[in-house]
Amino acid sequence: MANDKSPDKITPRAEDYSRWYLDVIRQAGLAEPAEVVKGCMVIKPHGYAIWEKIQRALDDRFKETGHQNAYFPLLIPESFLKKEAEHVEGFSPELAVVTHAGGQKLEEAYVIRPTSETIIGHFFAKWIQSWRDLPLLINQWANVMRWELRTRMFLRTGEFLWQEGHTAHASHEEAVEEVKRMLKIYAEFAEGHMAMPVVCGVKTESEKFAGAVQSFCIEAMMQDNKALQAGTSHDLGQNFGKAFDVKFQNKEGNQEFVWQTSWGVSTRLIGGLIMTHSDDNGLVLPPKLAPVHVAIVPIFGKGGDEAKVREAGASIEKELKAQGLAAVFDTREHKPGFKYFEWEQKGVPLRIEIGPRDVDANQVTVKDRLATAKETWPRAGLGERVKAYLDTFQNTLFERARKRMNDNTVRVDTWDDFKSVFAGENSKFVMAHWDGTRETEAKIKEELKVTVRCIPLDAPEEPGTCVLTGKPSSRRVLFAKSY
RNA sequence: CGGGGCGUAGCUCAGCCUGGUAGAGCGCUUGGUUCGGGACCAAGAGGCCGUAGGUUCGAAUCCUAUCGCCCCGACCA
Repeated sequence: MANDKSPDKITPRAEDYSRWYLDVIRQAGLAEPAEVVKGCMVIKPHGYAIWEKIQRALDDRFKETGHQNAYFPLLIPESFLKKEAEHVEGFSPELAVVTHAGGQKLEEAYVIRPTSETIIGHFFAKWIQSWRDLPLLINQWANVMRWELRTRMFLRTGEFLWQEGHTAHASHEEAVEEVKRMLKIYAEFAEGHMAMPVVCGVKTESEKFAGAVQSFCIEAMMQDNKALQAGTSHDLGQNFGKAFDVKFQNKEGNQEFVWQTSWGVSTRLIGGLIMTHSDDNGLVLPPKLAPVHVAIVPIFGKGGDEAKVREAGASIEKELKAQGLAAVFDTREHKPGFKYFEWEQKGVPLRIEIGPRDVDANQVTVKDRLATAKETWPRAGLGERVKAYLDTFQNTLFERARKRMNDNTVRVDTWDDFKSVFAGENSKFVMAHWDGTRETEAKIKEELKVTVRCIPLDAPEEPGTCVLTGKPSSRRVLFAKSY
């Protein structure tokens, strides 16, 4: 029995948003703190199953667009990081360094990769000689480590899983095209699979990747109206080409540095997924990423009823699986109510109850993860109906999230309005004018903890004046508090 | 790295002030009765009280050191 004191309750969002977030993760069995390893987490089977679905969907898109997977070492010579000035400056505070191995101090320390631009640059230099070797389109699925002072499960942990694409091109135009292509893939994945609407944009100088010429990103709005950077795609220009001497002979016979890109999404996406859809009852998952689509819960009833309920449940499971759906017939020794709570907390999109009364009436009782009331559906044609319903549900989640984002995106023109939107812990997506200087950005960040999340790609030209300084601006940018 | 908090059963915690040899709820095991929104009864298992010293006849409790974790700030996918 669960009373108010038991630790398996989910704190309501309105009461304490970060407690809620952690409670959802715990109750859904997604992950838990690694405890004995600072700032790290254990991704549990249900959480990892979601990651595998994310991997599968993205990997397919990467392959379709001509990329190949490869794997580079976890350990990177310390000197490599130092070859690109901005890169080392950006990453050195969060590096974990291996100084000893085999019982001896190493001649040169290794850093545990925080990202792989440098070591991949080293190998690209060996692999690329001619324009015929380009473009070189590589992706790596890997773990990386960034020693963060303050961690939150999935959103920021010492070690995390991701994919990092690394490509080399013969021209800047071609590289920029790649950067935008991959950003688009991220956006389509976020919206189409995660049902998480995003704003595509360009990072400002101070927010861009250390070592990039320009960083593109997708930004999503969480339920507390804070922004989450959900994916990035970088135009590296020739910065790493020059640092690692990655040259090719062009068609004119001249040596030229390659133009590189890198792009990545991480297990942070799971954090975004949680904070986009979940509610006070636990996780809510879009069908396209749900490891289990349908939980079938039997109600066994009086003695003689059990056999027919078992049979009916098994046949439903079989029919749903024939539709390509992940269905679980939950015959564990628990009360039905217990199972309802559990599957709800795990975010299963649809639940089907089957009891003696349903069997007798040739029907099932159905409840989707967001519904407040149950419905009765005929048993006949159930497989098709469920499959179609899940598509609708996927769409419902997306529309719901998009409405929330739109409703909380506002245009602001005065500094007073700007301050009131961000008063206290409040945030929104604020479209406002900015004079484009690092100083103004820093002042706003200092005063309100608000940053320019990005300059949206679809922001129209619109003359105006900076919300803080009153200096001229040519377009609005996206401001928000962020994770 | 600054400020705060906490280490006692699988989990959440009480006990510590005022030393006397280990507790609760949940969870777990077994048996039975149950099953349309977190079942009930009964019987059990489970802890050298973070670690190392010290004080004492005696330490979860007092002292010292140490390690770890969480929260709040400065940095970040």
